[in-house]
Amino acid sequence: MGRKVAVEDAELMDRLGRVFRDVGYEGASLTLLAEASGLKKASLYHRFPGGKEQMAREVLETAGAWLDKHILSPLKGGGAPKDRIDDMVRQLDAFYSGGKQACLLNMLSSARIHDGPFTDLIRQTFDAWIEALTAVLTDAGVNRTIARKRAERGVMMLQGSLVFSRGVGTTRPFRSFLKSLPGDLLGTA
Amino acid sequence: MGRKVAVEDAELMDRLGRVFRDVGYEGASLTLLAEASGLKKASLYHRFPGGKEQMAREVLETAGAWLDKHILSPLKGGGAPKDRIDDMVRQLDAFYSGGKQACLLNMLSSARIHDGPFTDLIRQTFDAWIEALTAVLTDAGVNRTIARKRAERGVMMLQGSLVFSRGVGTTRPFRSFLKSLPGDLLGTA
DNA sequence: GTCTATAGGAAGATAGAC
DNA sequence: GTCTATCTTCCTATAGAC
Repeated sequence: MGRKVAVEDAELMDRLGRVFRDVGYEGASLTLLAEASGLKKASLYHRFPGGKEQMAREVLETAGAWLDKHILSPLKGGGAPKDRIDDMVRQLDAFYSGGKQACLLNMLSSARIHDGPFTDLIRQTFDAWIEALTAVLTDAGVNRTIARKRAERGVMMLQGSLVFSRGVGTTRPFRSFLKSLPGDLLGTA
Repeated sequence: MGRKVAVEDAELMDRLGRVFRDVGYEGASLTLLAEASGLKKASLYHRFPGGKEQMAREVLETAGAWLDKHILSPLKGGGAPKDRIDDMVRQLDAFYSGGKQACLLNMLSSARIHDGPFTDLIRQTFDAWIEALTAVLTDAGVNRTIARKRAERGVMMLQGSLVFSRGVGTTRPFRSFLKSLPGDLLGTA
């Protein structure tokens, strides 16, 4: 087992992820990442030989895995569609810290990497999210075409509410969005 | 009158703005800004003694003025509410190049400036936008509380559709959003 | 007003001791 | 695995000629 580890992998990813979410890829300096992680630069390079780019990629992959486990899988799993959606809303609230944390998919999609290695990962994550939401809505009896439209709108509203919340300096828009999301998706608004 | 000017102010702001929209504040290096503007670094400093921060601020102010002139004023002006909204949609399509250009309000809101000088400007721009949209909807006979909710949703969807479009690498979400915006706002969807 | 040249510092990344 | 010290490159910004 790995001994002499100052920070566990999960905790490390979480701390690095916070930096990337706060200031984006270009804004996340090694100094900032080192401070946030509690490790020195050289130690970060020991864990991520590929440097900042690898850190961002692994953070993105970790977030994708989290999304899959805590959001997408529960959406596909059993139970009433309404309950599954309510569960997603609770998880989203926690994941984005009630609207205080921006979304990695937004903050990393402008990374000026030579033909971005993140591009594919970001697109796949969006696609998977849309697909899972579409599935739960068809389970609820919604026509597939309509379901997909509502799923896309939901994901866009999530992104927009986070951008808007950050822009106006309050989490109200995000919280308000989360509240209306189940109704918007199921068409019971 | 100003002679010997290599690039006119309006054109200069446009070119600098494109860089900030593409790669954000931290990603916009002076080298990149110089290449895009057609001026050398030193020339940029002659026009913007405050450096990159001043460039971003003036670009943001210029965009705010454009928004006010081409979007907000027409919204307030005469004519049927539906026509005013349709007009806004056309202007938005042009301003964001059909979804290919990101929004400054999103790309600059994470600028790691000492307690951001952009923060206030961004919030004010969002507020003015919401207010103008709310006004045109009340003109259309919509209850003010409902109008404000729809205005906020519209602005959030705009931001979200741009983020999503960039993420999935196609402008379809943005164009689709623009198409449905008038109906969503007026409640005739 | 624009340029070439360069200063000064912060950035990403590495070497080698412990 | 983590650290201090260092290297190189890029960045922001300035000096001074034209």
